Amino acid sequence: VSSGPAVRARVSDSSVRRLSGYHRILEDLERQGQEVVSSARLAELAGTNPAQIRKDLSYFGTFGKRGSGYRVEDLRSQILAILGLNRQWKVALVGAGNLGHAIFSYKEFARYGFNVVAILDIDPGKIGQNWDGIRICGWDDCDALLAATGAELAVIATPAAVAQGVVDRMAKAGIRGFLNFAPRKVDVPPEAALRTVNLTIELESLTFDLRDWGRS
Amino acid sequence: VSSGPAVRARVSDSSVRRLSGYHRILEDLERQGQEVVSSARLAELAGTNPAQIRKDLSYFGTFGKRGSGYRVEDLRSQILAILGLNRQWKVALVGAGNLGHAIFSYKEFARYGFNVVAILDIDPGKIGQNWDGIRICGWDDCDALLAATGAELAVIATPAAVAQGVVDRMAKAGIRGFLNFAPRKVDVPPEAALRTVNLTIELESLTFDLRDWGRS
DNA sequence: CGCTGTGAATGTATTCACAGCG
DNA sequence: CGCTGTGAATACATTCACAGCG
Repeated sequence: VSSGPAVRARVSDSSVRRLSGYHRILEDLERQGQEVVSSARLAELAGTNPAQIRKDLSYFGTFGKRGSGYRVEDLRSQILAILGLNRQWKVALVGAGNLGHAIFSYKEFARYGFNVVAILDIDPGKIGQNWDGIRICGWDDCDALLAATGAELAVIATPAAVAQGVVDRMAKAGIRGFLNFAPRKVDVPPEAALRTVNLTIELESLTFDLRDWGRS
Repeated sequence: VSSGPAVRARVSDSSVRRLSGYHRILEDLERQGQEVVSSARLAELAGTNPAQIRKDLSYFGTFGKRGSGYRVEDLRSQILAILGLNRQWKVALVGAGNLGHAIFSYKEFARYGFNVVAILDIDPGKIGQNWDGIRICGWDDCDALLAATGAELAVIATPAAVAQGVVDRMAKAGIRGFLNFAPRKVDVPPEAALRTVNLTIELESLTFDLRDWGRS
């Protein structure tokens, strides 16, 4: 939004991730017809504390009314803009395996404005198939396909071994944001952004919590 | 391992998650025939700094030799034990949709000893199908199925709206660890562990980094 | 010597606590 | 009054820097 304050301070990554959670809760509240919400109530729903919420929001401006709280609809749309979700994003999906397919079909993505406009794979058995009318293209066509579709983000759902190569080529072709599912550290150029989802790390930190429970 | 020191100090979650990353790197090094590795080299591969590595390891014991470094094979197997991966884990998968299927087929999980022993869904069209010989059962059979298979962990790949109910019932049936993919906060009893993977949060924090880039 | 292991120092994130506005 | 917004205080994580062992 043009009216948003958009302060340019250093904001922690965890803050931003929490904002995303607040947004979802505000959607629920809006659906339930709630008009205002306090930081206390929001904190309860988000599983955090009120100060955390107010601090997170304060990095971006001032959204509440003292004495009453936040207008649900306003706050939600402000957060939407802060997160850069008040527009559509064109996404290229690399890797048309099971994981790629699950991501492609994930309804939540489309709901937040992420549109898969290109699918790439190296498997000749996959190339030429299409998913919901989007043709799976070979890796050779990468640059042309990105240019033609105007993809801005890429989801990497390839084997770990090839992830870095994929990112390098796509970054060179102008992709600015990468969501990497390959369980391997990858580097991106400084002008690009990267998030990694490592599913094995999640399971392994879970078993850490449970290891050697001889007691009840 | 029985010789492991297994110190009982408060260890940060990020430390544990990094350990999981070190483990993967050590596997690679072992495969390449490397016998020893220094914290400096490991840091380089992991994208962190040597002190971080030494500190992370120091929470669990002392694994290196001053002057030379760490024996790759030893360190790897020690970390394996620390993470609780030196045994098999029986996993129940709830939700046989696209995401559930992708998780089920994810080779990395099996490689680390996570075995899906039960699959549950509520869709009558899914119930009775089988994946790799594992029959998809209805939610009504939940308790019996968990008891019969001895599942210890659960992967929640259901819609957000039902996630809490699923977790409640499964926790009551004795599941101690949950990996939740539903984009909703869920609570687990104090004796159970929980990790959440929220795919939309990842994409949304990515677009945050890229929002309003008018400059080049 | 070289590299680990670790207390001490620094840097970040979270929480407190209260001034101030509606 | 009630609840936000925020500087100050606390808690936590990372990095430094060096003593000490192989």
